[in-house]
Amino acid sequence: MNLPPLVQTFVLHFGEMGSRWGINRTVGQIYALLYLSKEPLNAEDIVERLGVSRSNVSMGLKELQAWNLVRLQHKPGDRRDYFATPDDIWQIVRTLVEERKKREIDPTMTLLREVLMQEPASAEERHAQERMREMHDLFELLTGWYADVQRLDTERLVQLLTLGSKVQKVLEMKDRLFVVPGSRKSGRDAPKDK
Amino acid sequence: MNLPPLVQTFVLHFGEMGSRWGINRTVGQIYALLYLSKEPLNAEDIVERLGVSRSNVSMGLKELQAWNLVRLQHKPGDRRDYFATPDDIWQIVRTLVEERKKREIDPTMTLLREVLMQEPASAEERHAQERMREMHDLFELLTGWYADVQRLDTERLVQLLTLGSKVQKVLEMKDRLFVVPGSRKSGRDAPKDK
DNA sequence: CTGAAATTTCAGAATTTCCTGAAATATGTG
DNA sequence: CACATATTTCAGGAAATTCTGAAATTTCAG
Repeated sequence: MNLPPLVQTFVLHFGEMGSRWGINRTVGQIYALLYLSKEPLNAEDIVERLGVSRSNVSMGLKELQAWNLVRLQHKPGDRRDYFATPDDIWQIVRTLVEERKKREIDPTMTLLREVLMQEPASAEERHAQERMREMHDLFELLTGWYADVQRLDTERLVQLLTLGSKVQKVLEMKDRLFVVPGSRKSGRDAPKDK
Repeated sequence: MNLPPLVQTFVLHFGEMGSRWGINRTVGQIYALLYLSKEPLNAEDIVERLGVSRSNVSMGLKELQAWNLVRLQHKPGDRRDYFATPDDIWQIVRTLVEERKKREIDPTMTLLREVLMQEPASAEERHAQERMREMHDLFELLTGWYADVQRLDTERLVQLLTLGSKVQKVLEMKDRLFVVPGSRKSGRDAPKDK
């Protein structure tokens, strides 16, 4: 591995972190390297710096492209592919969350819906279904929140995050000012029944 | 594997999902099984239902305990350990997030702080440090938000999530009502300089 | 204290995942 | 089209992880 010490520390760490996230070490390292790099890198650059095989880099880059996590660029008079991460780190986060949702949450929701349609054949199954219903509803709440928040531009998102639970205070104030007894609570529209 | 079909579907799915999360298949299956089970189960119950070895179950349960994801119970006149998940699914989510933060985010923040203390030896390292600073600040924002939100009781948390980005509307309203030109924006206190 | 039941440990087998080098394929230039 | 360069594919070896059975340890009732 042929990197400035400071960069190497970070790259090694993200290689290890990758493992915990079900992403392999090399892919984590490639991404860390691209993230820190000022200039886009071509595959051969990555080979030299990480000291892994050309084919390994090729597979890693393919995986990162499948995740929409890298931009591909070209330099005039050079037909090699150059890779870079988005300049905006928030864009990276958005993509990561989006892709993980697509691969993990969505299929799980599909499965939960299917299983919840079935007729329980025993008390045991009935209880299991109740538990799955709880999980389904929780995921629905979280993905609904996510869909909402995801649409905000970054500036407003940061505002919201900075505020944290202080939002609560604002809501209480609003309630005290505007809610008349017996009125409905405000909130996102309830999801339509299927 | 000896389970009602409905339960088996779910257990198998979470076994696979486990792999994607750096958790091994058996651990995922054990947790799914406990989550759906009305009664706490002992190790032998789990062996019978999942059809894996006793020692594998023992290791899996140990791992789940290390994650604080299972409660251990005893029945009178029976010295075997019985395991269950929390009844409240929100408690499960809170624990999961807390533990992942502890294992993944916290060490990463430590590393970032260390690396950011060092003197860059080149333009390349200087740029790398800037990128690490961006990541550091982003994680700080997210963990700050998380620390805030985590303290809310579940009812208020659900309120907040249900509201989604509509919060934004409330904030705008608040600003229109109360902010006088030149006043500071409200928000969480800025982190102290170290 | 003894012995039976429950649990844990752990070495090595089984499985899965990762990585490489060689070959195949693709791309674009002259 | 031919050639050089770039990239991808893929079989099989390397490495890591998961899982098991046997042995060791712990626990507790009598």
